Amino acid sequence: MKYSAPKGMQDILPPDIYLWQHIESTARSLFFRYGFQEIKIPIIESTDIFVRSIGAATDIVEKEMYTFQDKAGRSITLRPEGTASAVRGYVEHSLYNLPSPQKFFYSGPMFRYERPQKGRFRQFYQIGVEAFGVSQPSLDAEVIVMLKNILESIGLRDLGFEINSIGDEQCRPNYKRALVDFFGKNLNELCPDCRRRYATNPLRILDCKVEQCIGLRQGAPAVTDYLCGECREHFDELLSMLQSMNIRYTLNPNLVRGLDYYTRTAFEVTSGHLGAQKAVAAGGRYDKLVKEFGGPPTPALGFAIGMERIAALLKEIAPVDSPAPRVFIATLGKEAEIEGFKIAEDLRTIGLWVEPNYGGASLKSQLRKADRLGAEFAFIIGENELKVGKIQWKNLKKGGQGEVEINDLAPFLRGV
RNA sequence: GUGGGUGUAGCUCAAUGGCAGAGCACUGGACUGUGGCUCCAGUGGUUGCGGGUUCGAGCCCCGUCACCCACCCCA
Repeated sequence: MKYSAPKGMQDILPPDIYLWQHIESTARSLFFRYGFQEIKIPIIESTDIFVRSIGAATDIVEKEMYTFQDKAGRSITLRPEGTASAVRGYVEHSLYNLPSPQKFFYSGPMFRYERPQKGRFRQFYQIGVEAFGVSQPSLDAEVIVMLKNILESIGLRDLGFEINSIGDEQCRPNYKRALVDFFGKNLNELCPDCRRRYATNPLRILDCKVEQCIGLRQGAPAVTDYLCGECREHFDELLSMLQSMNIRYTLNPNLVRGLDYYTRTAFEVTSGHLGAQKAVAAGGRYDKLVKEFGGPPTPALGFAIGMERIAALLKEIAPVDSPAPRVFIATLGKEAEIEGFKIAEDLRTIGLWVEPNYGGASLKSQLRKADRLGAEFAFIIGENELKVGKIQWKNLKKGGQGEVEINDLAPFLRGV
């Protein structure tokens, strides 16, 4: 094989593409009801956009970005996520002058230079939402409920909703300090990765998978015990709203976010039916980011859904039907083929998928093809039919055959 | 970036170091202009690539590439 798609990138072909369309159209229909409007954002941005928002010390920025120079020497990066662009656009177009909240969604590919594995790709697709301008927990609750409804409408079940609050710039430093104090006592017993995390991002020690580290974090301080008054209140209100709406969730004090811009609410939806990459959607608040981009202080939050992972789950549980032609027109001879094309055009004007015969094949093989395509009807046109101005119809799904005037095909199809 | 696994027909997979095969799929026929079921036939391969060992390599060795899984990180 001479050519293949770049490492970690894949073609999405029929029939899988219908899973994707089902996911996206379901999400769109729910976005509409919740007032989330679509935006299109660039697939590349100035590298600085991502460094500033995601954080210079994160793995994404340090090791995983597709960064290059354009012809004018500017440093450009293929977006590794969507929030930075959305915030940049929000500020660039002064959308904070519009009534709050402003609620948006976008859909498209993201790029990270990682080693591929199950559920992880270098080009991966997300549907993301961002909501700006409301700090009240009711917005958090609405977004989380919408996410739940989207996933359930898509047809997914058995998902775990995990939620946490990671505080803000007031309280998180205190918590970090407490964590450093705690793990500092047993620093030598932590795994090498965690000793590194101890220095770079101590919160990450909390979701280490090494047995030894899991043991060592027994009794570690919980972030929720260190929340300042405002963060505490925000979190409590959110939880009680979720409870009153009967949303089942799990408090996970070890749920931390990798990106620097997150504040307060962090949430994640996971599935036990995927591999190690089990998060199907994740999000949280980022109340400081708009200001960071030069806008007025504007609270915001969002989430992103991982398309490949959702599609993988959906494929297991509920295969999505591929569309099939309503009619296959089998023809015998040149004259009939031309008549077949004319009939196909007529029926297409009333919105039907009609497949013609492209010449040559025996009737038998044409009917076999019609069957394989999943066509509901086969129309047969040969010399006899041309003579009398009728076609033979054959119902490939239910059986049965008959003839009908060529001029009456549209009413015929409407009647069955 | 680290570790492990796997590379043979479009797909799923066989083949003790000794003639590269099966099932499915595809095309055609049995059935002159009637799908599915059955039967028959046919198309399809530099065994990922490059070296080496050997009388002889799909198989053993070295290298390389790709894919898969996990770590890391993350949707």
